Amino acid sequence: MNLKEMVDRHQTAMNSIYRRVNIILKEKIHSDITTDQFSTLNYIRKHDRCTSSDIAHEFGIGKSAVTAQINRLFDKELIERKRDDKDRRVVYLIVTEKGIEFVNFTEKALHEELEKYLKDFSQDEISMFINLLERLSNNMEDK
Amino acid sequence: MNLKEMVDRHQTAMNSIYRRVNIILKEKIHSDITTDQFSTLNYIRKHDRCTSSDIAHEFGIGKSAVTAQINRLFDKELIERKRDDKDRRVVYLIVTEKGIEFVNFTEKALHEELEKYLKDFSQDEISMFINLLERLSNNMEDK
DNA sequence: CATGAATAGTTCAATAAGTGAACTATTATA
DNA sequence: TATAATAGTTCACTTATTGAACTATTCATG
Repeated sequence: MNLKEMVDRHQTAMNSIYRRVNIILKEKIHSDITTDQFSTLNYIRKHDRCTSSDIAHEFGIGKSAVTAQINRLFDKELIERKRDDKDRRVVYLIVTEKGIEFVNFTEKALHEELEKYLKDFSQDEISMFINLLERLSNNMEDK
Repeated sequence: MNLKEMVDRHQTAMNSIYRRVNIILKEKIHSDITTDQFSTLNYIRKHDRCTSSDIAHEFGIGKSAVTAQINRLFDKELIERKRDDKDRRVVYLIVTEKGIEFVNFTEKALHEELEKYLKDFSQDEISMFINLLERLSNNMEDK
């Protein structure tokens, strides 16, 4: 198996899995929130008091795109904005109570769904798989 | 490592890799085409004379979304439409000469780019990785 | 074999997500 | 203190998607 073929198969499988997870979130967990919004919300929960710029950098998108997303999450009352008292330019993002409940519920539902597809993998295979995924992810990280 | 954590780490790494490939396609290979359009074009090349419905099913999106994509690829002269002579409802999609050249160029550039990130993986690890990816992808396939 | 159902694809209006340039407000620097 | 840089927003535009309504064609059965 040459590299060309490997990259190709990698891309096909990757795309397929990515799309399928989106579909699960949409259809199985009809959650009034998009996958992108969920990713952003989840990131904020894990990095409480982060800023728009952090998100823009993490996701490799422009700050104006983040503003739009933040607005959508704000309108749904899932996050709050809080200006820094010292540096008044900075706006910290904080997940609300409602937001935390929402993430927990959605994550649980997603786990239960994905669990099904992992049934025939051994513990070792899963560990290996995640290890490889994370190594690739780190290699691709922005410097 | 429990399942919750594994799924979580899997999702984070997966999202990150997916976004990073998009960025590579956009920045390194400034290719006048989006990642989505490239995926569709590539699918048509691999399944010559496929239909809009095939694509809609493969990518899990509605037919009207496919029409819009097909129009964009058509406007760029990368594909052609050909009605079936027997069943006049069906429209076959065919990649043009220009489209084939375009895919070959872009794929080569993408391979060269991704190759960098795979340097420290052994042949065995890559095989294992792709194998696991494809198994997961198959498990998630629509029945 | 005629008509009603199914199928393939398109159009349309709406929403989400992104870009990049221009802007506001604030802080850092020299 | 004037000028740079930084953080975030707004705006106009493009892409991708949805779902309903539509056209055209083929299938199916009564």
